[in-house]
Amino acid sequence: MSEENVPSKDHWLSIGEIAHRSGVAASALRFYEDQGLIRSRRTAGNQRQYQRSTLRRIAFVQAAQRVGLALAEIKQALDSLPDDRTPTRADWSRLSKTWRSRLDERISELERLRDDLDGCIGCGCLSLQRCNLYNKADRLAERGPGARILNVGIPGEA
Amino acid sequence: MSEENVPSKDHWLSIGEIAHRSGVAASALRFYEDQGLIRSRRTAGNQRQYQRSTLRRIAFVQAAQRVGLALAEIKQALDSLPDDRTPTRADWSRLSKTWRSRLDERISELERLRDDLDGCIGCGCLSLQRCNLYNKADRLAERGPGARILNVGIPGEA
DNA sequence: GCCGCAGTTCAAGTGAGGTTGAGTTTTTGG
DNA sequence: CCAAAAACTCAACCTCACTTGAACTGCGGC
Repeated sequence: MSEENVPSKDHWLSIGEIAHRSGVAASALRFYEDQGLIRSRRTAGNQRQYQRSTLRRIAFVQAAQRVGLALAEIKQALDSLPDDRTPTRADWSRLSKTWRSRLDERISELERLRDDLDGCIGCGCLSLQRCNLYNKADRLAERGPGARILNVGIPGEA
Repeated sequence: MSEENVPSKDHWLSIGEIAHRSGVAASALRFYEDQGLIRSRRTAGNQRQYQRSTLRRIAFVQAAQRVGLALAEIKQALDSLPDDRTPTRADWSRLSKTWRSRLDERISELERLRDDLDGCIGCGCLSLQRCNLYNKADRLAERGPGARILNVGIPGEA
């Protein structure tokens, strides 16, 4: 398959190919480029061409989204990584530690909530005075304007 | 404080009082009413008046949001509860079981992710071929139109 | 009797993370 | 060589959970 001696570095991928292989819609890829998450070069006819490594970048974005990072944060992380080669172990270690603590935080928050819920199943109270579930909701007020992005999972359905 | 023999059932609260006590902005309370999550009666001069139990309802909404339910789902849950009295133990048991499994689902998803991440910290690979983190992201594609609400937690900052 | 804050409605804006559609151009396969 | 498929741009739209602003009205106090 390789006529030339250049291994496969000069093999650029179209947006359709990237979309297909990554499972991310072409519109989303353009959006990501807009947001500075990925890059492309253009053909003479203005069509996007991606390096293979872009697939890795996109996978990275998806993984980070699952961890709970916003695109802006993901961009920051990506900006600190080289885009032409595999990140160093140090890069990765730094990032994964941040992710790890994020996950830990979120997990333990949900576990606390679950335990409170279990307590409530027992008592069946729904009492404002006694119920942990209710009282824990206190510190949720006071945030700035704009949308609150919240922890609605992406389980099976819309 | 009770001149009459009716205990305190006829003590209605203004939107300001409810806002202050629940920590939910008045605008949000109107929004919730619009969405059918809470109810109010009006004074002769068209001002909202809330029953005490509305505080309980609002706390319920907040707890449900923490579990990860959308307002529409919370409305459904509330619609299945009596609004004038404390819910029965059976009501509560039913709801809390749904919540519980939601939480369990989400928690185990995050735990899986964390474990994959741990594996990756060890290997430092970021390789598309071998990395679980990446490969697990596969089935995230294919959803309908509209916004994907995602699992960005509400930690310390916006 | 009037000041002023708290309340009212309704429309529009916000922000994240995209999708959809119209109209045009480029690339590809027969 | 030409039609069809795929890409392009740009603006508009979508959801969710609210907030903000404009333009009024209600209610308690002095």
